[in-house]
Amino acid sequence: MDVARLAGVSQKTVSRVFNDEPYVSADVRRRVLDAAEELGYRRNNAARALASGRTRSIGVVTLGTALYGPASLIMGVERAARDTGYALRVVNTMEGDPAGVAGAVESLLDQGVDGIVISEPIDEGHEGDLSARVDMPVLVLGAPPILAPRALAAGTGADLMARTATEHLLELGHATVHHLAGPQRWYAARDRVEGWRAALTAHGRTVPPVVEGDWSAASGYAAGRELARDGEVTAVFAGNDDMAIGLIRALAEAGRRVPEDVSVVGFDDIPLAPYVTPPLTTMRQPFDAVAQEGLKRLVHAIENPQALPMPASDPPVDLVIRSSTAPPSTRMTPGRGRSAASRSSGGRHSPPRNGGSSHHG
Amino acid sequence: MDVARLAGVSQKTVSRVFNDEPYVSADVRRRVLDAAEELGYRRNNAARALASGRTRSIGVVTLGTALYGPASLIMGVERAARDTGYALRVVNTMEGDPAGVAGAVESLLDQGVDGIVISEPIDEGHEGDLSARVDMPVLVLGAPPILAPRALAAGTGADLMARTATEHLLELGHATVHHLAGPQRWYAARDRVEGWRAALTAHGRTVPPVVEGDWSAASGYAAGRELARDGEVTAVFAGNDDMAIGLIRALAEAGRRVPEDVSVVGFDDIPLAPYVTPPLTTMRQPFDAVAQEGLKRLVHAIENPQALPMPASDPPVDLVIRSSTAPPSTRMTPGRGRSAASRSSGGRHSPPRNGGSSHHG
DNA sequence: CTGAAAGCGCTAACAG
DNA sequence: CTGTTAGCGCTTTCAG
Repeated sequence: MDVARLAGVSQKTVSRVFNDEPYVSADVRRRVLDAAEELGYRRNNAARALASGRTRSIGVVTLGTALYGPASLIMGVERAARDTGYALRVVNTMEGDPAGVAGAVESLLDQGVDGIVISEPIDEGHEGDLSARVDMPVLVLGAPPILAPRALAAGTGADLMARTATEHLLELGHATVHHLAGPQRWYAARDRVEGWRAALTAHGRTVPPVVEGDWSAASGYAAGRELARDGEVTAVFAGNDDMAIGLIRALAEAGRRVPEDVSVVGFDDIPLAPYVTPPLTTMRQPFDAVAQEGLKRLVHAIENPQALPMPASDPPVDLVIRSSTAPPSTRMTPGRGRSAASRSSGGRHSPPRNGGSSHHG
Repeated sequence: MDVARLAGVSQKTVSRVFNDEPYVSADVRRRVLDAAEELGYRRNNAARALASGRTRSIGVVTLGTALYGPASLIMGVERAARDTGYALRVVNTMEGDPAGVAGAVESLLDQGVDGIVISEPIDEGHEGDLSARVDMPVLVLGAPPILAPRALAAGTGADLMARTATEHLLELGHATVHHLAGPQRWYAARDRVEGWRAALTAHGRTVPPVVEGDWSAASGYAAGRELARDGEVTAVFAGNDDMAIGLIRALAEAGRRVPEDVSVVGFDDIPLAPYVTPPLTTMRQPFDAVAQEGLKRLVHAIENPQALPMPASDPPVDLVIRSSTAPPSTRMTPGRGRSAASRSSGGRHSPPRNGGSSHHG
């Protein structure tokens, strides 16, 4: 190692300096740093990984989609990774990909990583294939910690959010609430169905059949055409905001006004939600917080193989009330059938605020 | 190497088998593969990288945002990477990050990569800092190929698209077109301003002052409140769809109907564009094609250091006409002042189609 | 077609 | 506080 020679020390000392190990005199440290600077030295990660058996990197499996939810989660993971000192290796699997999540994980294992993040996996029916082969910590975002002995989960709790959304509609006075769900292969979609069903059951309401979309506004639009035909439908909880927006458009075209005739609650709180017509009432998802906490726990598990995993904290439940929900029947009747959360004080058609009032539960 | 022992061959032969090198008898190849299978052997990438000096990975610098455009581009890159055999190492830089793109690149250099992709960089004023230090191929997406001797660019051409959008409005009969631009630190935003200005100048129209937003619907909304006050404004070209949607909302609240009083063209063609009110006329961006072609050229540059870089092809210019644009003045007058592109045949308020008619130029 | 030998640049374990 | 000695698991080079 040339830096060592230039600084007149041993290779090991250089190593110590670069790893911030103790027991290096200030003087030697300076000399080493200067020499490195002069030579434009940069330490070789491959060699480090080879010698130490650790790559200091985390593999990320993403679904190849620009959907707001998954994309936000990934961005959150990338942001959070910067603070952990781990590099990210990203591989991507798509719906319908024959290799699926298992193939993606396999390729991360080939690349060499110290831990794995799987974001919003879908149920492919053969997750078990991997369980035995993955002995490193695995963080599953937005799904149960299937797979692998050292699995962690974060970003669950969609069921509770779905329940809150449904109850908001119930408290407004709707007899029951229909659900426009995401594709049932997604765990995230299933959780929402469960929460919705739980709310209805708990309040003794009839549980209408689930309508299934594919997260897209187009599928929401198609579902909206169906639902518009049924005069009984006065409240719909949609599995995400995009579907809610397509749904609202279809309802409007069918002559059913939102929220006067039908109330709609979305899920995610996309940045556009306050600006569509009408501004959308929706459940805000704490993507950043979920990613950050999840990564913290993953890194802990990587660095403390023996220790117990850190406990997950419950994510906040945040209902943002805007203008797509109202009591049933034509007229808006202030003060009746309202939830504990206060509505935004401006009129229904006042300029959208970024937030809308929210209800932390 | 245990596989070698089990198969009764030398280490080198195993290496040959796994690298698909010629000169291995079918028999030996079989034995090696079987032995590897039995031992669950998986080749160590760190060792490979160390010995060969190549990491077979590409570094990606992203802006930490879930904005549709940048997110789609990244997804496109990830998808394209799967076919190249290169792994992806992603680091993320945020607006306002003091280290900026330079810091992100630096960290990729530390990690060791064979090439770099920088997606939609913003002008930070000190890009030059890196030029000298980066001797590997760099692909810049959505910006000029600044930085580094071996830089490539892809996904440019926004100026031409902006020009087409502006001309669509001019051909509809509008006297001039206002522009709601993205933040001018983004090269992508600047290109659109240029194209817009070029179109106006070429047609001898007055060039109104640029209104600058930050890509968000909120900023579009704010700009819309301003523009609504000016009765001269009959056509606006927005730098992206989110701003266009915020803008339309503000106009509507100010009593200016879209498209009857004001026409609006967006940029990106987000999946929601057909479902907002009114369905948005917009320029579709070919994110996937750009990412794929860019990556192909980058890999070519990595693997053929001496060869000339592959030439970039021009991306298609694709105007999707929906219902947010119309001739000026109240009534819609079919057949007058129209562009060569045919309008979608259904009425203005017919169910949104996924596409809308488009105009390839 | 196959093998032996020599590192790649670092860290780990142990001496000083 | 600092140095020595061995590898980590591959690819490369040169001989068979």
